[in-house]
Amino acid sequence: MARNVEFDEEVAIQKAMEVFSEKGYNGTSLRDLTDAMKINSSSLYNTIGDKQELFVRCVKHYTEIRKRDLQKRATSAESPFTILVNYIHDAVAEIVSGAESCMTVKAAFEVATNDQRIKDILKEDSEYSYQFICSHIAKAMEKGEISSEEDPQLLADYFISTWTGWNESYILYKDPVKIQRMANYFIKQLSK
Amino acid sequence: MARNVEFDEEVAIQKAMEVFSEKGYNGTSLRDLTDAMKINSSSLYNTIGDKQELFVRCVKHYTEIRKRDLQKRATSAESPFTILVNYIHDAVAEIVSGAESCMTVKAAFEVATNDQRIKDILKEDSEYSYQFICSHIAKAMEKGEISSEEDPQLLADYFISTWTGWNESYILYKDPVKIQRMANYFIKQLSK
DNA sequence: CCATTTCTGAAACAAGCATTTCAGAATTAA
DNA sequence: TTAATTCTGAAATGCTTGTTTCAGAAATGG
Repeated sequence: MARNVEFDEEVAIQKAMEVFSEKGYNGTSLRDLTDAMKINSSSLYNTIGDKQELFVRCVKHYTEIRKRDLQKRATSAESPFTILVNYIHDAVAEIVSGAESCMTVKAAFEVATNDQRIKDILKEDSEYSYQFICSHIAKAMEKGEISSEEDPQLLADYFISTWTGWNESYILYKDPVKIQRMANYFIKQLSK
Repeated sequence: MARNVEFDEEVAIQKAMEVFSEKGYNGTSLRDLTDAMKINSSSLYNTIGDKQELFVRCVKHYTEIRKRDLQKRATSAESPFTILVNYIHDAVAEIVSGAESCMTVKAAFEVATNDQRIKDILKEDSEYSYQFICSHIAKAMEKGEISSEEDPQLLADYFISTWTGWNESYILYKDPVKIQRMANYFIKQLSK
C-alpha cells in the first residue's frame, strides 16, 4: 500500500563510485555525491545510509565487479598462461584508460589505514586476485608454459605490488609506454 | 627593532608532516595541525601560509630528506651493488617500521591527481630516486656485479613501482616477511 | 476513489572548517 | 627607559560540512 523508491540504486552507487574515485573519500562532499547520484540527501539517508556506508557500498560494488571479471576469466578455454597474459594486458589497459581504475588503491592509502571495514574489503579483494594469479601461475608451470621456478605465491604477491605502483606511475607521468614495458618485463620474468 | 618568531619552523613542519602522513591532506584539520605544531593559527598564517602551502612545505621537506639520504649513499665507498642492496633493505625497514614512510605515496594518490604543484614535487622526487637506482645498476653491470642484461632504466622504473606496492601491502597485511621476500626477489632478479 | 503508507524536496540544523582580525604582550635597538 | 616593531592568543569570521526534519506529493492495494 505504498510508494516505491524512485531511483535505481545500482546506477546511483556507480555514480557515487566515480566521484569518490576522482576526489577521494574526504575530498568528496555530500553535495558532490547527491549531485552526481541525482537524488536528495533524504533519499540517500533513507535507503543507503550515511557517507561512510555509501563509501563501503561503493568499494564493495567495485570489488564485486572485479571478482566477476576474474571468475569469467578463470572459466576461459584458453591456456593458463594465456589467461594470465590477457589479464595483465587488460590491467594495463585499464590503468592507461584513466578510468576510476585505482579506486581500491586510492582507498587503501587514504582510508584503509584508519578504517578496519574498508581494510577488510580491500584484503578480500586483494586475496581474490592473489588466488587467481597464483593458481594460474601454478597451472601454467605444470603445463610447462612458464619456465620460472619461482614460488607462485611470491610471484602473485609481486605482481599485485607492482600493479599498485603502475597506478602511481601513471598518475605522475601519464606515460602508457612506461607501464607497458613494465608489464612485458613481468611476463618475461615468468617465462625464463 | 622587533620581535623574532618564537617557534622553530623546521620542528613545526616535521610535526605537521607526521599528522598529514597519518590522516592524509583532506583528513587533517587545521586544529590537528596547530595542535601538533604547538602554534596558533595566526602564527601559522603569518609565517608559512595557508593549509595548502603548509602541505607543500611538508612534502618538500620529506623529499629533501630523501634526497640527502640518496646523496649520502652515492658517496659511499661500497661497491654499486652493495649500495643498491643496502638501499633496498633500508627501504623495506622503513616501510615495516610503520613510520610516516609512505607520505609521498599517499600524497600521490590523494592529492597529486588534482594538484599540479604536488605532482611536480613528487615527480622530481621520483626522478631523483630513479637516477640513483638507474646509475647504480649501470655501474654494477659494468663491474660485473649484476648479471642481468636488462635495461637499467626499466629495472629502476620497475623497482619504484614495486616499492609503492609494498607500502600498500604493508597497510593491508602488516606482514614484514611478505615485503622482505619481494625485496629479496627483486635483488635476485638483478643478479641472474 | 479512498485510506494508508512511503518517498521526496527544500529547508533547517548544529558542528566543524579554513581563515582573519586585532588588542596586547614581547622583543628589539637606541 | 623608551619608542618602534613584530609576534601571539583568543575570539570572531563566514562558509561548508554531514545529517535531520517534516510537510506534501506520489504510489499503492482494496
